[in-house]
Amino acid sequence: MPKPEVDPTVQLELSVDRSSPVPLYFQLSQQLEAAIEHGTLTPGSLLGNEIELAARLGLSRPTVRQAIQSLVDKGLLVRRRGVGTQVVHSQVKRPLELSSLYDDLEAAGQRPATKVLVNTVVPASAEVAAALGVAEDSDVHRVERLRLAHGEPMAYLCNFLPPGLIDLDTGQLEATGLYRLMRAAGITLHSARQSIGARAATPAEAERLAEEAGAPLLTMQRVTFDDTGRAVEYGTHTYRPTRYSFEFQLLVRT
Amino acid sequence: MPKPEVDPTVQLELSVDRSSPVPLYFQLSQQLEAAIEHGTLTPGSLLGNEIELAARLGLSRPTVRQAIQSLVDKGLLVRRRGVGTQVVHSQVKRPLELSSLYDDLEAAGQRPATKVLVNTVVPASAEVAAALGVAEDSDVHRVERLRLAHGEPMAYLCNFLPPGLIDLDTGQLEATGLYRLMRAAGITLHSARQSIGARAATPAEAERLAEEAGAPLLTMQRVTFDDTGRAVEYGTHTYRPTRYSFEFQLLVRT
DNA sequence: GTAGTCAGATTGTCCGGACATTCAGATTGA
DNA sequence: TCAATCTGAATGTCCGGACAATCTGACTAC
Repeated sequence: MPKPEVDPTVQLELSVDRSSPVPLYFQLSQQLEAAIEHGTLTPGSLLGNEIELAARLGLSRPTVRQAIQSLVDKGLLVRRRGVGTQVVHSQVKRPLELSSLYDDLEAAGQRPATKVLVNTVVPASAEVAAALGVAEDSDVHRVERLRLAHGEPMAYLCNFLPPGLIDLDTGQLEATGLYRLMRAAGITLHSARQSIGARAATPAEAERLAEEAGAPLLTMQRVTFDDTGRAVEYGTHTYRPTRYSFEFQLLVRT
Repeated sequence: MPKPEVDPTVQLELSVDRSSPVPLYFQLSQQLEAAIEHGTLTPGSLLGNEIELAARLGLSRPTVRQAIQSLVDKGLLVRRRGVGTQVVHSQVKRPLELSSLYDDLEAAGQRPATKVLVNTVVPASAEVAAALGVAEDSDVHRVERLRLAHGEPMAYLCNFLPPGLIDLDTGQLEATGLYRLMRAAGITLHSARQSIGARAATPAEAERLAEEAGAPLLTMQRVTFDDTGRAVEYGTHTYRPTRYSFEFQLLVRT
């Protein structure tokens, strides 16, 4: 039987700045998250009860609860009635994000490069129109890109965007990722519907990715929605599985 | 320029039962979710302001806010300061879950079948020990299963579990999924770290899945954690990509 | 010694109110 | 006509309190 792993309550130096425009609960949650990230709050350690914590910080209990709740939602803390709130002891890094291949590669120190193959406006096919929620044959942007790392092709990305949202400059597309451009254009990315599969490379695909025909490819299709629920991007991507795989953290929703 | 899409406020029949042990905010959120699912609340429609809604239901505003917030977290609603709360207009079905292959197949009406190939206890390899956070060479359960749909093999699943958590009955494993067994054993699944990739099938893998050697396979590795952050399962799965792909919904965390 | 019971601690739920912040549209001014 | 300003409406933040539900550990009774 495993030991109950009782850890003493940790005393932290926490403080909030009431003159700051940053919400108090957010200030607190950031400090707590930093303490967890930094290791000051060790996995399994108790956080101390909410009421005492609120009193120590000069905050109300709802405010403290809001801060804690946001970290629970992120999967960093666990609350147990009658027991307390403790830090989860696992290698939870980041809960999960709308991953951007560009950012992923950059974070891995791979110095990604992008080659824009196509950047034009085309009439929407039935598939694209359905994904983006626009009329068939209406104009949409079409962008085809080849993403490279260390000079080697890694992925072939084909994206469609509804018109009027953003002007796609080829130079900017080669310098950064599509998601960054969209965010910079004031589009708030909210959710995405993804499908990940695999198949054998066609001769044309193999040629583009410097693979051989019939080689396994990792495929991903994605429709991205902004905060109003409007589809803002549809993409069909193929990846070289020897160079890239999808890694992410899932949280169970109850 | 797209039309602002003004939709009239929808009047719903909502009610709460104060004698029920179900929390009031949960009753409300369920009714709202049902209305969205059912189409009574159409995408883009406004929900009516929180204060008036609270008054109509005889609830306080924080309670109503808690109900709405839970649906916002699920990605079903969007709040806009100064405007109101509206239903997202997109084909958002399920935010995202810790998908279980068994449940996925059953939901698709595929009548899944499982064949347990191996159900034994083995010493943990370095890889398994690292994933589960146990000592190398310590005992772990090893389960190998073949999952079939319509008599055709779909996936080969190899899982490792730490000892003492659950007793793995081969009959039960063939009748349902591993996750259901774990939940039934009182284990609260909390999060998982996944990696999805692809590769060519080895001759042995091809044989198991009735594919040809060199055929593309979809691979998934997963470590699952319970609500205390302890690893409760590590699995290495291979799927036939012609029969299965991963579909899920991502939410952007801010 | 063992099982059941009880009390304390802690989070869960809910209330009612107050003020700040932001958005959209109407008004006003140049 | 167009831009800047104002106003109303709605959500965002925060407070202080009250009671309920649940878990842990200690106590008690057998």
